[in-house]
Amino acid sequence: MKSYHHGNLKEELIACACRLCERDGYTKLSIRSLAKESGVSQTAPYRHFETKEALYASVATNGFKKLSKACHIDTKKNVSKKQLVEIGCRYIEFGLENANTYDLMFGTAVGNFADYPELLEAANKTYDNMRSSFSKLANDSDDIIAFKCLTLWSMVHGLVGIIRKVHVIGDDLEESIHGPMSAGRMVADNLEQHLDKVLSGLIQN
Amino acid sequence: MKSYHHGNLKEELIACACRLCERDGYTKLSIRSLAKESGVSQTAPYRHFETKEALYASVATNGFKKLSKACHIDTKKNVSKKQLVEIGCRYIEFGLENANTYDLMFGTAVGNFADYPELLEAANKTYDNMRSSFSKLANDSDDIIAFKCLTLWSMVHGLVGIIRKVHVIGDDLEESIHGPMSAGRMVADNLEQHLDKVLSGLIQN
DNA sequence: CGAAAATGTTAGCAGTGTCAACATACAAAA
DNA sequence: TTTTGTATGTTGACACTGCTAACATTTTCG
Repeated sequence: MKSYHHGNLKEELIACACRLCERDGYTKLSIRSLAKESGVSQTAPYRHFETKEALYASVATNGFKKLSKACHIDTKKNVSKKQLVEIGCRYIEFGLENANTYDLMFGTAVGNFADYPELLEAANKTYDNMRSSFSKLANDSDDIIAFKCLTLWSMVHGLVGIIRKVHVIGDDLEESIHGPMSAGRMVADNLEQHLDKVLSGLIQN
Repeated sequence: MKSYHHGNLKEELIACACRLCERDGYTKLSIRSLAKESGVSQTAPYRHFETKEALYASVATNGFKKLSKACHIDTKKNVSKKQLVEIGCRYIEFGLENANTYDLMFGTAVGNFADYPELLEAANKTYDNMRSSFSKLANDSDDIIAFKCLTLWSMVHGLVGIIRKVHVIGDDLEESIHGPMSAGRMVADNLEQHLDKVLSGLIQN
């Protein structure tokens, strides 16, 4: 005897959506299939999400929280270059291991973060965390900190995109030793060393 | 008296698709609306594109050709750091000015480039061009060239993504001086200077 | 208790990608 | 030139989608 009211539908829908988005990519997700998966009528999700974009926003919010956690380092007072590199590595690993969710977080599926306060907060917190780590690296001005932070973020964000694409572009170019693929593999196979090399110009100590 | 056969449908569809994709984003594009726009029946496009993905691939191919052209520098024998920075700037400008097409080129809408030989070729040529420029910068080994090339590409690719996102995330945070937005603006407003600063560690001369 | 709000259901609209079956035009072989 | 195959375009249909309106049930609370 199942009750008319589900009782916990919203959270179940989000959890389910996160799972399906990551498994099949967010384009494959439909509200109807989601409803069926949760054993509820087709339009029940609309009581909890005004639009599909709002559902996407919840999945993205979840992603940013996970990313924040993955990139958080236990910081006493000082932060070393090595720790910054570590943050970058964790970021990239998250991007590669949660590729489909990552697309949702940084793609255009969710148009304006300001429409979803929780998402906005989660996204900004991710940035603030990184910024906070940089502020403990050296006695830099705010501008310098912002510059370094944005540079690291761009670098790791770019690497996630390129490494993924390089495999898509180059999967049949195994024999071409110096094509984009080998370069992408070079990076992916030794993230830490690569990032250290790249960031050496940016970070001193 | 219009003839039964269109005569030039495929090219018109591609041109139309490129326009609409860039204007509204590729998610808004439908084969049916495209057909209507070209004054042809709903399923006529299927005589020229097996699937919607194949149509996307054509648009993306077009994008890579444009990107290649935008990033091409007239190269005698030597290439200076300044020219590499210029390439980076042109890349970023392309990414920002053709944002929707850029999504198609680097997103997941086209699954496997190997399924679309023209796309594969256009994408690889973009990389090869950049690589060729780097090979004329210094007397580096192939590995070093690949490293530098991938690093630049990742950097500019990352900047495109972050600059775009930063506006989406931060549009209502004008007053918060040191949030991600101001950093993004800093970069966008002076691309060349920023890139020069970032690449100084990577490139000497 | 009773009203109001929250939550769930059913029916339906307009739009989508894709396919099968058919129609027409063109190009090469007879 | 006629025939015949192939390329191209059309019609109709299926299953699916996001979303809305109207209605049903349950919970909350004055």
